[in-house]
Parts: sequence; C-alpha cells; structure tokens
Amino acid sequence: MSSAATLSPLPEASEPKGSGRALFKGQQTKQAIVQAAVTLSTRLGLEGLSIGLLAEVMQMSKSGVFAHFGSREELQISVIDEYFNCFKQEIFFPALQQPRGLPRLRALFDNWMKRVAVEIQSGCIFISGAVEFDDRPGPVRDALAHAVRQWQDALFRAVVQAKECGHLAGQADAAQIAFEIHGLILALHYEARFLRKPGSLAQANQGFENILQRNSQAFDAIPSSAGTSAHPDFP
Amino acid sequence: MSSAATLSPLPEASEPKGSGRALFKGQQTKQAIVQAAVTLSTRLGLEGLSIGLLAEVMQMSKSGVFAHFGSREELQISVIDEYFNCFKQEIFFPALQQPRGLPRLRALFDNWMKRVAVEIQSGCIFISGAVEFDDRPGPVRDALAHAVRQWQDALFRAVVQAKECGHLAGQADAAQIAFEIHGLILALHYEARFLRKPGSLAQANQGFENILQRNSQAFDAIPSSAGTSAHPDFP
DNA sequence: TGCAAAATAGCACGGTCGTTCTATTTTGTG
DNA sequence: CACAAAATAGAACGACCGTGCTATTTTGCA
Repeated sequence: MSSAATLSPLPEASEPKGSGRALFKGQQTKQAIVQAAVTLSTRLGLEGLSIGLLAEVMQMSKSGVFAHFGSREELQISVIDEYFNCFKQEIFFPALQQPRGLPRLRALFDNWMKRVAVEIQSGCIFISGAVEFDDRPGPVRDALAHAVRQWQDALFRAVVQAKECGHLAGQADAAQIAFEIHGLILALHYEARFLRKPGSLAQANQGFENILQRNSQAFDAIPSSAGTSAHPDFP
Repeated sequence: MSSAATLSPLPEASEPKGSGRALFKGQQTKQAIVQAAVTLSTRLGLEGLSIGLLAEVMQMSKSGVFAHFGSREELQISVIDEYFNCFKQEIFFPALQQPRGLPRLRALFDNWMKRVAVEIQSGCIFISGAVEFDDRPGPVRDALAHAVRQWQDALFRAVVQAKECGHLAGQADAAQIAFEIHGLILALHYEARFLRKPGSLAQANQGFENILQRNSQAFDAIPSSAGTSAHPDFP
C-alpha cells in the first residue's frame, strides 16, 4: 500500500482513470486477502487470525500472503481499516442522507441494528478487539481505538444535533446518551451472540426508545404525567 | 478434584471437621494454582492463559501444574468456577443481606460497580470469555454460559422483587431492565478499560438511576407519591 | 522410622505460530 | 519477444503450545 505508491513515479499519473484504474495484480490480490482476513477476523478475532489459515483460505503459500504485509501487525491494521470502511459505508454514509436531528440519529441506530443482525452470526471486530487489546499497547490497539473513537464521535454529534434541532430536551446529556446507546449495542452482541437469547434485538430497540423518550422535549420542564401520550407503548 | 474424592474411602469421614480439614498438600497447591490462573486469566483471557506461563508464575514445572487438571480445558473450567465463587462472595451474598426490593437491587449494582473499579485494571472473565467462546462449543463455553446465566437470573429476580415490593412500577418490564443494566456494565468495561475514558463510572451510575426513575412508581398510571417514601434517596 | 502413595520434575513429541531467506514463476512494458 | 520487476512458492528457523511418559522427590500414615 505504501512503498509502491511513494517510491514509484506516480504510476497513476500516466492513467488518470482513478478508481477504475487497472491495479497491479499484487494490489488486487492484497485486496482479496484483506477481504478474506476480515471475514476470518470477525469470527476468530484479530488474535485468532493466523497467516497460515489465511493462506489456506486464499489457496496461497504462507510467505506469499505474508509478503503483502511484512508483519502480522500490519495485516491486523489493514483488517481494521477495511472493516471500518465497511462500517462507514453501511452505517454512517446512509445516515448522513437523513436530515439532522432525530431522523439521522434514528437512522444511525437502525443501520446499526441491521448490521448487528448479521454480526450475530459472525462477530464484531470492534468488540472482540477491545477485549483482545485491552492492555496490550502498540499500533494495532491504536488503530482500533482510533476507529472506535471516530464512530463514537459521530454518534455523539448526532445526539448533539438532535438537541440543537429541538428533537431532544435542552438539558439532555449527550455524552450520557451516547454511553447508554453504546451499552445497548454491547448488551445485544453479548446476549444474542454468546448467550443466544432470542428477543435481544427487540430489547435493544426498546432500550433506544426508552432513551429517546426520557430525553424528549416533553420531559423538559416537569416530568408531569402529561406529554407522554405521543408514545403509546408507555401509558 | 474428582479422582481422589471418588476413589479414596471417604477420607473426610475420619476427620469430619469439614472446611477446616487439613488438605492434602496437592489440594493446597492446586488451589494456589487456580488462584494464580484466575489472576492471569483476568488479564490475558482464558485463551491467553497458558500452562507454561502459569508454571513459571508458580515456580513449578509444566507437567507438575498440568497433572492437577489433566487438560487445559479442565484448568479453564476450574478458573471459571473459582472466578464465579469470588463473584458471588463479593457481589451476591452481601446484597442478599439487604431487604428485598430496591435496596437489594441497589446493593447488587453498587457492589458490581465496586468490583468493576478493580476490574478496570485487570479484566472480567465473563466479558472476555464471552468474546473468546462466542461460537466455539464445548465444556468451557458451557461452564461460562452457565455462570453468566446464574448472575443474570439473580439480577432478574432482584428486579422482579422490586416490582413486587412496589418499589418499581407494576408494568415495568423486568427482563428489559436487566438487559439495560447489563448494557451499562458492558459499556463501562469497554470505555474505561479499553478506551480509558475517565468519568465512565459516573455515567454507568447515572444510567442506573435513569433506569430506576423511568420505572418508578411515580410514572405509574396514578402518580400517587405514597409507597416510595421508604426510600429517601429516591423521591 | 519405613513404605506406599501422592505430588512433582524432566524430557520428548507433534503441532502451529510469525518470520526470514532463497528460488521460481508471473507480470507489465520497452 | 525480451527483460527487469513484481509476485509467489518453498523450505527452514526458533519459539511456544498442550500433552504423554517415565523418573524422582515429597508426603502422610502404620
């Protein structure tokens, strides 16, 4: 990824097609390797991902796979980057097309739930990686934490905007809301994927509604029993 | 643990002291090994725990350690059992001395928070183990899931009792509340231990208060302020 | 104190791991 | 087509893993 681009005399300049450019075959297979590595990592974790297994899946030699990365850590970082790209593609960007405020916040959460429905069978690198790199400093942990902080910031911004739009109460604590939403996602992963409890997805969705309701404008002044009538599931 | 107890002619019968009995030296060292294994597992996970490292810590030979368990899986299960015992000792039993209802539920959560304050530096086997044994069937996963379900049941019962005592609203969804509390604990672990965000503990506590408030009697059909007066910390 | 049994040590095996080094094949291009 | 460069293969390395086997030491009791 780096050496060829920096050392070669800008090979893309001769063919400025850009995204459609015919990549060197090495770049193509590297992309395919990373793709397979992501699939393996979601199931086995970043630590469970081994070059030998990856080579077997790719029907390549170990050294052939290894040469593309130079080290296992570099491979893991490539996996994190690719995973985060998919994450943005599936969750972030579609949500950005919704109007600011509650619609975008809802879209963010809903897209997440849709993805989790898949991840229940595979796994989430941001969750397993957090456990694996809890107290193991290094570039992999840094890359992981950086990606996680990015989507946490995006979630936080969406909550703040919902406040600014008047969709959430003015005194709502945005950081607190983001924290609680994060908890719902983690609980869903835990209960659905590990404990295999049915109905966890509905509980996560219900939890999200509970958070929204508690921080709605209706609770702004006084939590009088009036004003909650807009939510039929909470008489 | 098993072979000696089942094959010997009940050695404890000759000295019925029970808990105070002078254990065979092997039992003592086994206990010490398990203790060290728990410490290692909280930091490295059940998968990161290796017999070689454990032997080094214990200043014993690998085979000397191994002989006590017969297999790595048996060692891991012993770790889970011991960890769960500490869990009950620190969190469950003290909470049971509080009166049923909100006081006991609060004690359960508070004791948990106290333990998490320690686990932020070490780690929680129930969380890391859930990730490691997501989709790896076997006796270790079974032991882990069984322990987790036990404390989840205890939490669920505490919520149900709080409803029965009138400390929580009659239409409160106990399973939903337990789910959300679980999410708070997971989020706390994630943000404090992995992301090292300060203030996460306060956010978890605040989240707990939010859950209680939303399900309090005050939000019941008739906002009669009576009944909750016994708990001054909950207006 | 002696002696069986329990506990521990020492060693070796087969396996997987990441990594390195050196061929060999494949690719892109003059 | 030829030829340099890129891509891949193959073998080997040292390290660690769990486990089995066989001494050797330690323990607890008659």
